[in-house]
Amino acid sequence: MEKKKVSIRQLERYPVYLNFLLSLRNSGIDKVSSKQIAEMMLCSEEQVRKDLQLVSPKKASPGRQRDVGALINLLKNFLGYNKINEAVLIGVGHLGGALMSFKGFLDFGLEIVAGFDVNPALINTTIAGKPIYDLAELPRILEERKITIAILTTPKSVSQETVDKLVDFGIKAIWNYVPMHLNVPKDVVIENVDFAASLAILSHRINRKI
Amino acid sequence: MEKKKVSIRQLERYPVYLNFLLSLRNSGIDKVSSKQIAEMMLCSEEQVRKDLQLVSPKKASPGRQRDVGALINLLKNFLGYNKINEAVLIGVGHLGGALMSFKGFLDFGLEIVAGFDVNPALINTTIAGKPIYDLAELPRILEERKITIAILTTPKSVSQETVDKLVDFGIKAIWNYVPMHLNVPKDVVIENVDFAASLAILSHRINRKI
DNA sequence: TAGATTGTTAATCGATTAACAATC
DNA sequence: TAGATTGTTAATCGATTAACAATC
Repeated sequence: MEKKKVSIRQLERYPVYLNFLLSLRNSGIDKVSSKQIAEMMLCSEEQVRKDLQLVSPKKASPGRQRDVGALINLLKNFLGYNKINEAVLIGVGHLGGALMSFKGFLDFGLEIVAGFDVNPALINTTIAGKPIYDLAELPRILEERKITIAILTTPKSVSQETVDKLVDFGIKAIWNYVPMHLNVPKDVVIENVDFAASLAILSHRINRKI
Repeated sequence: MEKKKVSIRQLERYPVYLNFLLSLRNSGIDKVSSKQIAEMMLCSEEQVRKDLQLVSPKKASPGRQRDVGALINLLKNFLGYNKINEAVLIGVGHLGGALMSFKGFLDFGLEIVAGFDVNPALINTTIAGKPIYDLAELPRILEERKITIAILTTPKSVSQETVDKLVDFGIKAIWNYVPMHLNVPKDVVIENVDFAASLAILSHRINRKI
């Protein structure tokens, strides 16, 4: 009995469920119904149930609310938050520096182990205890630590050439914070953090166009 | 003849189209077919056409490619990038500071005019030429400048109480960078920038689960 | 004109919701 | 048991794709 594949829409909802469940646990609540979750999500109970069924190895008991702690564990496992992946960050500007200082990524299963830049003033300094290296040292460190994930926070003007280098050096996944379209080979995964899209939605909701 | 309403899915695609068109213009290309755009987006030509039709006041001519510059203008207008909205930023930590320094928001029709914090060391300093005020001064400045948009980059622990204050002070739209669920009244729009969701998608694509 | 590309209508596909039996 | 809540199947809804006529 194979599981149905999860869709991107669902995948986007899981972290929201998780946040809500964490806040429930913080308030000392340890049971929750799909109805309660649905109210928070502004969606139907059925959707909540389907989503949760997909990450649960065994069925929940009809009639009984689900256990908050158990759900939290299921979601964390499903989202891979329980095992840490190491990543490098390329481009230690304002945003890059902020991301390096952000401790929350560890909760999401991601650890930035080092930053890379070409600015001599930054090289061999640290941010939040993490070293910043010369970009030239990247291949060596990727090799040593077997890292295949890169966070991209470079200036637009050098982003494509940087991505090309990353691919050459064996990076297989890029989390891209640069607001532009970047080309990668088919076997490399690139996921864009799209501020512009989020802002576009906000603007439209302000203008009641949705 | 009224236009069909735009869906959130479509809305998310428009900034991607725009970026692609801008890069085409940069390369000196001034004509584009829906086929070319579809290839970049990894979607069908028909979808591109439908999307573009929705933002175009008059029909494109069959048989002739669309004009890149004209499309750029249409998209900018549609996304509201041509008129600037003023916003305040609440919580000048690492991320807040990075956002205040980010010049790109002007291209998206958003200008951060001031930051607010409770840390005395920050108050009355500036970041990227923008003043940082005591949070206590927020109502006065919102009133003076008729600002109704706030960017939230506070610590988790104080985020809900901060949001409650913002709502009291008349804020109507919140762009939330804090990774937690926040409650707002129905007449206030809140849009979450969801790093966790983006990261979840990346992880799953890495693991070939999608 | 012929080829390319468009917009429109119809068909398909997938996600969401509704209905309801099952169970604690 | 009765009420609440669940999972499952079927129906609905909306978005995407396919087919094709229209036009430059």
